[in-house]
Amino acid sequence: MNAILKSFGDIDKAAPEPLYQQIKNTIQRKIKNGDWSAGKKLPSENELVDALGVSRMTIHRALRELTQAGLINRVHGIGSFVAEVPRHASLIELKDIAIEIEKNGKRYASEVLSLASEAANPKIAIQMQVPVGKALYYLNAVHTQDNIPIQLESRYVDPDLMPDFLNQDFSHITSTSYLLKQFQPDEMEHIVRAVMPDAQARKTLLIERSEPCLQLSRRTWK
Amino acid sequence: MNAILKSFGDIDKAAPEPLYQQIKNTIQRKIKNGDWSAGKKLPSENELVDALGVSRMTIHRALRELTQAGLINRVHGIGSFVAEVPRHASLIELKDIAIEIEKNGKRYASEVLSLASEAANPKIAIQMQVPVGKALYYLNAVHTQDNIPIQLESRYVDPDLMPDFLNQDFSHITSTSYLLKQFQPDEMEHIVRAVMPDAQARKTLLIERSEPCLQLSRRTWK
DNA sequence: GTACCATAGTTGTATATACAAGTATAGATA
DNA sequence: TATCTATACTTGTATATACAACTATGGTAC
Repeated sequence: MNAILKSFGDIDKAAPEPLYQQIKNTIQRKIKNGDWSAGKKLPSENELVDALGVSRMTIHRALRELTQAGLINRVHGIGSFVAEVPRHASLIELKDIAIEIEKNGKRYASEVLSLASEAANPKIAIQMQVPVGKALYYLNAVHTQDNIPIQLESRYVDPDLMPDFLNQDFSHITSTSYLLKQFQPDEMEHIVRAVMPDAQARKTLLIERSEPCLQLSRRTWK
Repeated sequence: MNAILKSFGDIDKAAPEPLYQQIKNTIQRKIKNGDWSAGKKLPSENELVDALGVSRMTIHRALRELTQAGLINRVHGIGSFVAEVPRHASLIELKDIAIEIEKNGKRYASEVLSLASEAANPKIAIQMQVPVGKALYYLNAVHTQDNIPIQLESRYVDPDLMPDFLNQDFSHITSTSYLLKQFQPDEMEHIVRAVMPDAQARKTLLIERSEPCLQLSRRTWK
C-alpha cells in the first residue's frame, strides 16, 4: 500500500488540472514507461481511493476514460488490466470532398454523367453481395474544383436500401454526403490503390499524358 | 417544459439499459432526425433533470459522452449546442506493416539499406523545419513479405529528439513501431499520393515495367 | 456614458453514499 | 466427491449535495 501511495505522489489537489486528469496522466505514464506492462492488474478502485485520498467516483471516471482510450481493459467483478496492444495504428480522416474544397475557398461543383438503374454484372454482383442481374442504381459523376475536374465517382447502390436515390440532385450535394446522412452505415471498408486511369477516365479528368491516380474503393454495410 | 417532458417519454428506469445510455440514445436520435438541428441550444442540465426525473450527474455523464462523440458542443457557463457538422468524415486506420503482415501468417522482415547521419538538403530542411545543413539521421529500408519486397521506407529523424535512433536494430522491429513507442507524437500528418517509382525504387522493389505505387508521407510533431 | 458590481444561470469537478451485478473462493452440506 | 451457499471483493450505475468557474445581464455609482 505504501508503495502505491509513494508512487502516486504527484497528485495535487490544489493544482488547476482536474484530479481525474492527473490520475489519468499518472497511470498513462506508468503504462508508457513500461512500469506497468501489458496484462498487469491495476490496483482496485478502492485501493486507489486509499492510496490517493480521492473519492471512488473520481478514480472511476479516470479509469473509465482510460478504457475508452484503449489503454486499459476492465472486467466487471474482476478488475482492471493494462491493455495488450498499445495500438500502433494511426487514423486518417477521409473527409467529404465538397466540404474540403469549400473550406479552401474554392468553388465546388459536380456534374452527373449518368444516373440510372442497371443490371449487376458478375463482378459488381460479387462486390455488392447480390445476385447477378439484379437491378442496381448506378451513379457516374465528376467533381470539379473551380471548374477543374479532380475526382471521378462511380457508385452502385442497392435500390432496396435507398429507394429514393435516383430522384436526388447530386450537382451540389455529394452522393457520399447524402448516403452517409440517410443511410448511416454500420460498417465501412476503404481500399486505397494507385492506378493508371483508363482512356475514358483520362478524357473526363482532362489528363493529357499518363499519370498515376489514387483509387478509393468504399463499401458500406448496414 | 411539458413539451420537453413528453418528448423524452421513453426513459425507463426499470430497463436493463443504463439511464445515461438511454438519454444518450434519445438525444442522438433527435439530432439525427433533424428534430434538433445544428446550432440549436439544448435544454440545460437542470431542465433535463426536471424533465426526466434523474439526477444531474446522470444527465451530465450523458452529455459529456455525447461531447466526446462529437455530436454536441458544450461551453462552460453558456450551454450545450448541437454540433455544426455531423462529421461526414470516415476514419481509415493506418496500421503498422509488421503487425498486419504477421496477422496474415506471412513472414515479415526488413532490410536496412542505409542508416546514417546526413546533412539536411534544402528540400528536407523545409519539410523538417530545421536549418539547411543540420545533421539528420536518415534511414532507408525495404520491407519484405515472404521475401517479396513490398514497401520502401525512407525516413529523416531529428537527432535532438531521438538520439538513440542510429543504434537500433530495425531488421525485425519497424522504425514506425519504434518511433511511435518512444516518441509518442502529439500530432501526425499523412499525405497519400499515387506516384510512379523512379529507377532506383523500381530496382529495389523488383518492379519490372512501370506501374503506379502508393506514396505515404508522414510527418510527426511533439 | 462608463465602469464596476451583484446576481442568476450555466457547465465542470469532487465527494459521500448506496445499491446492483459479476466473479472467485472457502466452507458447509448432501 | 460433488454441489450448493455464504462471503468478500470487484466494477457499474445512480443519487444528492456542494462548490468552483465561466458568462451574460441588469443595476448602481461615478
